[in-house]
Amino acid sequence: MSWTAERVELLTKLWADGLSASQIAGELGNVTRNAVIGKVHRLGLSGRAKSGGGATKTRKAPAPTAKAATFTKPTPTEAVTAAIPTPTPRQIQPTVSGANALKVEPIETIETEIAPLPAADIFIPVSERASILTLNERTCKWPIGDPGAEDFYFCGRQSDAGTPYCAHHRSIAYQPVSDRRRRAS
DNA sequence: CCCTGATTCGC
DNA sequence: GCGAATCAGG
Repeated sequence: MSWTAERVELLTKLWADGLSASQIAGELGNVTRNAVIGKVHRLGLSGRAKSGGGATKTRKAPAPTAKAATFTKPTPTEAVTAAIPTPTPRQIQPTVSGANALKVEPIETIETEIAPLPAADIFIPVSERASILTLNERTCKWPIGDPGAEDFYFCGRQSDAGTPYCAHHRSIAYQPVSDRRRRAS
């Protein structure tokens, strides 16, 4: 598979949309995330401003090889990207360890909470909703919207291996029934 | 373990 | 130019 104009275009769009390299790779098909990242770099549009799911933070040490600091020239694309206010809708990361992390729902309100929650969930870009079905089985499968409706989709954020939901939806799904008393004996 | 992007370098 | 291997981090 080669990088046709359409594929490059889609790559650029999804990358600007905030999708991860592996998600884009899954959407394109027949490519690995490494291929996507490599192409992204070659196109000169690396380095996004987001800090979500677990990625860009600090650059690693330069070349450990004999090749010393051959710093790259600033591409015109970078300048343009930096100038853009970046109106990306990619604010979906509630930052689980952040503000709304430890909001334990009152146990008494479980029955009334269950119904409205899935509908009133966070926004996820359309491009990501489609790709989620392509991804592997370590993504959050919390349903959002009305099953059967055309705009129905799944959460899609990362879930720890084994668990079907991300941290946010896991806390909702598994409400402890601590109210109940053990009747072991 | 899973994931993320960044970089290098043989092809 | 391409992307697997590797790195560095969450």
